[in-house]
Amino acid sequence: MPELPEVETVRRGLQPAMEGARFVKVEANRKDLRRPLPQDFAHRLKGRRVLALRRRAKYLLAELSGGDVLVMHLGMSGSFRVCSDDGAGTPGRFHHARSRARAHDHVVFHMSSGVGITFNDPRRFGLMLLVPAEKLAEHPLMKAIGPEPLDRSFDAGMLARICAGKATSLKAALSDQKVVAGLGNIYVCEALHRACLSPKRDAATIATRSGAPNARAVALVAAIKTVLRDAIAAGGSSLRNHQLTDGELGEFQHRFRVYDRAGEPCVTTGCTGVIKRIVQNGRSTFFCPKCQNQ
DNA sequence: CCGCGGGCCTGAGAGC
DNA sequence: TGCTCTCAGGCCCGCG
Repeated sequence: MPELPEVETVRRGLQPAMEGARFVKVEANRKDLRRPLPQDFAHRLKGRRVLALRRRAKYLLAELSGGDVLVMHLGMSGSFRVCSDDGAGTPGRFHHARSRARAHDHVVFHMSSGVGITFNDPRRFGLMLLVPAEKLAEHPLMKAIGPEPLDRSFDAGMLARICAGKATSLKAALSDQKVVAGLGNIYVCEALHRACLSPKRDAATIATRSGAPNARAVALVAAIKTVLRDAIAAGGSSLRNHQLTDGELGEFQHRFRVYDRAGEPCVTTGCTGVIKRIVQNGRSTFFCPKCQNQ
């Protein structure tokens, strides 16, 4: 369950269970995720305290006592589930109190807060790694990531500057984590629709020749921020009944305006268009050819 | 720098 | 019922 709003929703679900708690026991059932789990993964986590649980782009970052950061990514199909263990965090009692294991439960954290946190990932595109805190910013996975779209500093000027001179479509540019962090196929489509911009438009055309933002850049940044905020407020999107950390479902999928709505009427007021699906860069793009004409 | 194709994996849904 | 096919919210690599 992958894009920024879903990862942020997961972060908020895990935060009360993880922050301030120690890893009492860690089960690494399956180590071959997108990359192999670090050597001695369970052993290296045991006894460490989670000082803070943050998010950067689609990565969850658990800052640990002892100076390392546990980096976690959900890939396409990863999810976390929080269950009460035995209420006391007593190692010997986990066996009796644990919730029933499911297929693809690859990693389980037993926390001193008395909860079990299970990472489930059928496709194994997710990853977990340990990075020294002082090396996190320069880590290859983090280094090139673009600005956080919900930061105040992310504005039309910044996006225009980044897109100026790019010889690619708006759809491809916004999907690129180096341009802006955390957007994926759904929210790129949704943001472009809200901004009335065609996904096929050249990315560079949201900037003037000098790299200054134009009205399209202003509309696009506003649409990105709005759709992400609304989605987070709704608990993210739950496709294929993907569950949140508490087993509940996010609600934002009911408010998609274009994603997976090919053939349906455009919901823009006064627009009589029909949502179309095309393929860009090997991925589905959903848009309204009629009102996304800017 | 860019697009493209392929790959990594499993599961759900459609169509026959 | 089962088979085959396509598609899926991410990301990475190599090629031209």
